[in-house]
Amino acid sequence: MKQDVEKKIIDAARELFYEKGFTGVTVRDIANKAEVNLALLHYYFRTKDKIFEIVFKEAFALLFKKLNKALSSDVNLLEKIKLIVESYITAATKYPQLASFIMHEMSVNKDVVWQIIYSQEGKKDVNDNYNRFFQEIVDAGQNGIIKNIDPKILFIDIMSLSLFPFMANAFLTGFLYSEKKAEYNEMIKNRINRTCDLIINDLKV
Amino acid sequence: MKQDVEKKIIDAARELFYEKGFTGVTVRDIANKAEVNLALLHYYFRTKDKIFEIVFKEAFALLFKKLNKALSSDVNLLEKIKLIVESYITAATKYPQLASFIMHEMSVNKDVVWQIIYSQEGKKDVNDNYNRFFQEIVDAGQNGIIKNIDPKILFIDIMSLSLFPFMANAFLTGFLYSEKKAEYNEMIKNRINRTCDLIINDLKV
DNA sequence: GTCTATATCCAGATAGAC
DNA sequence: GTCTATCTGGATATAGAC
Repeated sequence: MKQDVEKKIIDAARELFYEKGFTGVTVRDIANKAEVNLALLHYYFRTKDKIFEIVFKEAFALLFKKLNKALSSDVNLLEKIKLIVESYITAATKYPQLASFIMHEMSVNKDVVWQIIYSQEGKKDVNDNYNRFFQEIVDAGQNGIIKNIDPKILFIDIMSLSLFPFMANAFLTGFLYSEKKAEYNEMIKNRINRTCDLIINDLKV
Repeated sequence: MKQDVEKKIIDAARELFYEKGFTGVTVRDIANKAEVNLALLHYYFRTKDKIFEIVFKEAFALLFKKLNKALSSDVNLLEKIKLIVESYITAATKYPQLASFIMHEMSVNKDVVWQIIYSQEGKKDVNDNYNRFFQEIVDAGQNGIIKNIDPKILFIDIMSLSLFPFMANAFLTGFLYSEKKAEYNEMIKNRINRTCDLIINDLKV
């Protein structure tokens, strides 16, 4: 089936791009991994850039779609923070190289990547959700529900604690957890709780 | 001077490799940026791999040499934690793409990079320093000086909060701080204090 | 040491038979 | 749609004159 071949190609491309980045992968690599003829790959997607665009768009959505839902959900502030942490870490657990891929391509491939991001709709909604969440934090601070804190700092702390352990996978499994992959996995499994504890403990007045 | 040309080449290579990664850079790029003839570059360093090896070794030392000094310094535990945070963040402030570069190459270029790392001496010393620090944390926990905590988790939290804001530079300046570069720099300037607060506050019994 | 010229290989992409 | 064969450009690397 046509759908079948297209899927095989994108699946292979996703895996390779996540692992090695755009410049680290050749279309021949993709064709081989997908077990598809090289010319056929070009027949379906025309250029390497097109394939990358599809993979990157999808990756971006994977990491931020659930986040957006968490941001706009109708629960109290601390619950919302938990949802945000959860959205990052479940996405990263499912696709361990997702965060590195996005961050790396965003800084290496700036022009291409921003064009892709801008071509996405719903950007305004996302911003609205961010701003509402940030306002909630400021309000909660002024009402003495949590301590006063710059919402952007809080957001960076959350992202840092959630995503870094995945982005540093090679480093951590090479040093801290060398020969101890199971212990690394255990750490990852507990990462949602650990992150929430740290963040929420810090917010106490 | 000979030294001069070598330095020009390595300086150019460092800048380009940090920015685009090994596969994103050509030797022509390096030669152009260094304003050196392409053949001359090969005369001095023979291969692209050799140049990369020099740059990566240096990068690794930049990020972890000061850390090692912090780990082995003779101050109390909380002071030591501050030194560690400081060592990461000052290194990253000086070379904003250092952490991304190392993490990315470690996961993309595993074989090459690990060979480079293993070829470094002093690996045993580093491990000893880690282990001593970890033991200190366990002891302090049992003595009720800080709360009981898995030292590896603590270490990951420290690295996460210290290095992620740099690794996500493109993302953060694109979204949270778009059109607000000064505010991003301000956040970075306060990052040592913020990280220490979060970490040390969490360690209270 | 420094250059020009070039060998060799591999990348992305397409032509054209089936 | 799928394949083989091939074009074209760009990459790493070297030969050899100066």
